[in-house]
Amino acid sequence: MLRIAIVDDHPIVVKGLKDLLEMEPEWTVVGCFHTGNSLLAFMADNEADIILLDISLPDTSGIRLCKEIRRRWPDTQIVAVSNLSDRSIIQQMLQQGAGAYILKTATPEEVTQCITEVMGGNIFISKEVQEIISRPGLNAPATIPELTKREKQILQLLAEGKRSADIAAELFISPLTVKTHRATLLQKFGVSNMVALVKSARELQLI
Amino acid sequence: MLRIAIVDDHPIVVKGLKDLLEMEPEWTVVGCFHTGNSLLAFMADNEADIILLDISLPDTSGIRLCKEIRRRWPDTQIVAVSNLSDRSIIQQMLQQGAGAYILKTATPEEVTQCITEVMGGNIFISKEVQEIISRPGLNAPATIPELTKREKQILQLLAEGKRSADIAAELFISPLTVKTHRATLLQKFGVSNMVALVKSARELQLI
DNA sequence: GGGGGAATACTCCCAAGGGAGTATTTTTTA
DNA sequence: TAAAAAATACTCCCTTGGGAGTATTCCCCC
Repeated sequence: MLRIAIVDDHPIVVKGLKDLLEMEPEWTVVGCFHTGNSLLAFMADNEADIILLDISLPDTSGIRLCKEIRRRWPDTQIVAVSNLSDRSIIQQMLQQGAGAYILKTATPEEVTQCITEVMGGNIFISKEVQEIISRPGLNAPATIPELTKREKQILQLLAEGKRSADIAAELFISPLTVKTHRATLLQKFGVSNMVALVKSARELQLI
Repeated sequence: MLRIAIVDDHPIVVKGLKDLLEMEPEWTVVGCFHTGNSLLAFMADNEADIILLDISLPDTSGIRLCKEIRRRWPDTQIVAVSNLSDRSIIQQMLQQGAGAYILKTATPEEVTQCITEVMGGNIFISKEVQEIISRPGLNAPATIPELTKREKQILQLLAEGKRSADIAAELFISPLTVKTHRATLLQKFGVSNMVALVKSARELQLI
């Protein structure tokens, strides 16, 4: 019997997936959760072979959760479910050890096929997703810039449309320091103005 | 018998909703669609009492579709389903005649309750949504700025992180003209820099 | 306890953005 | 067809942003 857990904050989606998966005689849904933490609590004293994981959860990022699961239960396979078709996110998930990435627009057939493939040890990438990741140099950056705490903080404020002076006042630092951080951010992202920076950061899910 | 149609581009969500709704003996799902156009085609020679409408569809905006349905079939009630919790979107949908607005995170109970209320002639707004719209002056603007064709076009390019000079070259106009449009955009949105402009435009779903 | 990254702060210089106003041509619409 | 709206282009002036480089202090980790 294949034990499947579902993590998604949309009850309707969970219901749809559960009904679908339990139509297979050899599959059973052992738990449904709408937060990452409740899944972790469940996993503490239960087991699952496959976790269907929505990467846009309210409490913790799907990427972090994926990493955590791989670390603690390396035998459990992860299927990332998402409506995000950003290249970088997909790459990050697969890097973190997800065995599959499917979009929420997937058909029921794709979902079952996906699980079958993943249990067979294969990595399943749906057609739509494949198209996105094999489209080279469109969203470009590929490497995700590593930001310090302060940089993330300032990026956040910049994304809210605040000017350097406002940010300086808010953080009790000199406007010139903000300017420095701003310059490093531009450099790290390889862009040349704030709008492009915020756009890039959004795409990489850093804000 | 209450005839319900579902429009959503996520097959899993559709399946979940359909199963849920058909548990009520007096309700029947007469059609499921994943594009706005296929719904319109169906409505041309069929009838429905209620349409569950996902506002983020691939082919047409939910707001436009809602308007169209209200115009052509004024007796059909519309329930807007969305994962967007932006105030302006909700207001726009309700203005366009949607009888209800629920988030995709709604529980099955909320969905059935919602349909019951709407058929009784009431406007149903779920608790979560209510909180958002009654939170005054947080996302502020309230009035959605009206933009000309050219302004939308330039807003789009600005949102991509391009500078005035690039845009001017792309549209074969003077950089000074771009500057003028840029200034009117700032004025119309009541903001003072590009990042804030793009942020505001995103929230109002204008890009 | 010393090395190294992070955070702070500054310099100079120039390009771009932003505020306010005016004016002409084109297109749309009443 | 005449009036209104939109698109084009410019003026002047000042602020902010962006590029490049340097330097000091702080703090975390080995």
